[in-house]
Amino acid sequence: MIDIKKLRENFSNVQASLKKRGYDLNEESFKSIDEKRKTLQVEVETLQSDRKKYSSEFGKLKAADKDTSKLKETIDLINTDLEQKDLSLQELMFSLNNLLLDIPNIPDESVPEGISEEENKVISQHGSVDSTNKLNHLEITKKIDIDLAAKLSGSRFAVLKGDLSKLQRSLITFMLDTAIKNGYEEYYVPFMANEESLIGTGQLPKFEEDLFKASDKLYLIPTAEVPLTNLYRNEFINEKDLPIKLTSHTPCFRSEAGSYGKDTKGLIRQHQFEKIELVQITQPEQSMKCLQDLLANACEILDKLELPYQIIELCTGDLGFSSAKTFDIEVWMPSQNKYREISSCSNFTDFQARRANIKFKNKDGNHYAHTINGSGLAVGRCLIALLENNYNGSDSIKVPSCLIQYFGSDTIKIN
RNA sequence: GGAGAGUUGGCUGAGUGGUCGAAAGCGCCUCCCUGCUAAGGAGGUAACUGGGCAACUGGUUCGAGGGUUCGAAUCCCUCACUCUCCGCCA
Repeated sequence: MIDIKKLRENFSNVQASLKKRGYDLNEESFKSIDEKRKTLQVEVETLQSDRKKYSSEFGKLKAADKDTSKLKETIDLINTDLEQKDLSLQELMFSLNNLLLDIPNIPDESVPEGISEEENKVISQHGSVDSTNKLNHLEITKKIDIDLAAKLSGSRFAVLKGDLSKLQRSLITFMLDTAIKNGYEEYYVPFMANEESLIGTGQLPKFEEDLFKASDKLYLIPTAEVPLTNLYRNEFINEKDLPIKLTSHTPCFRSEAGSYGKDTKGLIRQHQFEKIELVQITQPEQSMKCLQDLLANACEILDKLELPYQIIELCTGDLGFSSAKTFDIEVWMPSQNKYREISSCSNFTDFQARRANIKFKNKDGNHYAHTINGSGLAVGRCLIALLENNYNGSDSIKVPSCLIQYFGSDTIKIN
């Protein structure tokens, strides 16, 4: 949620910033609602103040056993007026709040301008790509079984067998251990979250169709960002405890509404996938530095896995709803002859903190914290990348040295 | 599923329908004291938000939402959550 004060004081600046990411903020609708709010709020609060005053006088009269009928008439009049005005005010506040919840975060000044992903900027490339292997992961191994998964659940699910399942488990443990080594505290969290949590991190109310709803009150988490960030919802953090660094491995559930026909083959886009998430909570002045830190933590995984990748910076038009600045990490997929997203690292500034009410305390008072998160990494896509990049062309996959201690062998027989 | 207890500030925890935004303690901040530390003394310290250039001055909030009342942390109703005991269960 963006700061309403910024809108009041600096409307055109905010409007211009949001324009860069393709969001049209209507000046008329905001200003007229807020003007009405101001008038009405002053009236309501004056009435409340009067009522308070008269009620306490009423008490005094009563105590002195004097006549209260005249005073009661006055108060009754106030109450009638108040009831009606208060109702209108509440309606106004509600629509104002909905308006705010709908507005995306303001992009950071440093974010390159652009209207679509075409204009994202490649920051750096690492490792050397090799496209001699043209087979995709499903063609390489039968140990990823889409048909079996379809029998169990439908499309966009997968069953992993034997060594592949074990390889995934190895990747998960390796990633978690790396995160812990880098100072993140590991959490095991619920895989379902309530509405408040999802509003806190920005998935609701706008993106409900992307989520699986498990019951009246619970949704399956689309990322561990939701439970991890919401650990601190409505909390005051002591400044000396910052930055807070959290990690968790969870399955992630996404409805993939609106992506029909996209990435229909194989593991790349699933309703359920494993992910290790990295979250940092920090002071505003530190958040850009922390984003770099978190990005480096995510890249370290790919470096150690010896997979070729590139870092790109998203342009304004491609930023996610809650993000002020985002770097995507893309790993090389030989069968597609291109890089594919495997992590998205974002600084949400105070956008989530404002929604989730995450604050820190220092000498100067209370302040909204900044939140940063990113995958470290998406396990399913990482698995594909390993298969496709490390395939020997006949019957096995090379296991990178960092995984051997977890996997127990330096090669995987693929069939 | 059955029975009971609870939800109050950063934390613990009192609370009489009006003098309660709320005792007390802890924590935190400032100052004093002693070489440092510990201990001790004095004072301060809820959040959110409106109006105002400002000094300042209003309002809301005691789990949530309703109700009773001139007036609700306090009385009534509904809901959520937490805990304890019983039953069932990985």
